[in-house]
Amino acid sequence: MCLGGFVSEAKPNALVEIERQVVSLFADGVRVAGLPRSIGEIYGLLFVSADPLAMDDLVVRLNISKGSVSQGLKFLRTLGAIREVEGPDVRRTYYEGDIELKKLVGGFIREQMRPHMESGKDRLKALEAEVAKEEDESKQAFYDERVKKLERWLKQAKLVLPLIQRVLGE
Amino acid sequence: MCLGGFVSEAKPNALVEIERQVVSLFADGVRVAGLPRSIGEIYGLLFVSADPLAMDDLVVRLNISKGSVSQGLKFLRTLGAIREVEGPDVRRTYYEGDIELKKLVGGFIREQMRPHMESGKDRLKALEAEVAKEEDESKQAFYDERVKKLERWLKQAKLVLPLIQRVLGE
DNA sequence: TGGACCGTTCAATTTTTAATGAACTCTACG
DNA sequence: CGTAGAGTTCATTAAAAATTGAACGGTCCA
Repeated sequence: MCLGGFVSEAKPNALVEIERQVVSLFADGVRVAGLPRSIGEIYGLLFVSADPLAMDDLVVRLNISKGSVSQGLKFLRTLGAIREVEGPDVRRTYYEGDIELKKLVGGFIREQMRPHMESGKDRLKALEAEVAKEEDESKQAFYDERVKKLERWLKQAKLVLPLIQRVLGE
Repeated sequence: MCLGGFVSEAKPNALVEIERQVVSLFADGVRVAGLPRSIGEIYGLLFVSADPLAMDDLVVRLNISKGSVSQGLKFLRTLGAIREVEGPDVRRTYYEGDIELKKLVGGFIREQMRPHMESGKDRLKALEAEVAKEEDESKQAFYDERVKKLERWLKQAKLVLPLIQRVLGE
């Protein structure tokens, strides 16, 4: 009896409860930053793992595809949220999570926010040019005021970002 | 000739170029905050309009459905990003954009970020409980350290949010 | 040189999210 | 009351985003 039964037939690599919770916490967490769930899962598992993991570990343990993991790792690498390290198998690349909040936020600001702000600056330039063409004087005055307001916003944002980084920086 | 022709048959309510650019700027802009395009469009048009607009104006000029506009206005209201004001037609509700960055960011933090952080706090509590159950002592020590790290993150976030608001507050 | 294996890429697919529009409520007015 | 118009709701549909997986490129070693 019980031959081939399913009771307590645990998958060898399944996440333990603590890991499950941390992975899920990060999976939800990254969504406020508009990032895909899988990226949170990958970072979460690295965060909660004492030993470095290779791509294949992530594929098996999180049960997501090789493609997703590859892309997720690429993204986390550009953010500086993970580190490549040596591991048991020399053929593989192993990863560790970088657990400094400063690093994560810094990477996110650099890779995701700065570019938007740069393009915003250009678009404001274009807007200014458009406002200059406006014939109706009172309309022009109004538009001009609004564009000025936007420019002030951008300046404030530029001021806030480094401030955030400084506060996280100790 | 030219009776019923299409040349320069401009839609009476089409956006002018400046409006188009501002609407598009906000439509893209809100995406970094993970909000739907339509919300950016609505706020954008209110931002760039000298006079208050009613729902129907937004439906016609942005060419989006009544349902979307209704939901978008509801969201912007809870954020405090727009104001109800009087207008020509007493039967309708007119809206103006609130153009203080402080207000927008404050509303976003209050409505979108705080709730996440609250639930995060609860989940960390649950994690702590789970770690307490861990039998292996060295594993427990490791998990404990990580959970402590997460708690520190949360505290740092709580520190940063009011700071942001203060910097935008003048 | 060849084949085993790690990792990447990207077109196809699935899943998630946003937008639509018909049905509804509510109010004001005759 | 009854109807007309403003505004909301929500099931359906459409659009966007994430995920998959098969094909590919590179490298190491026999």
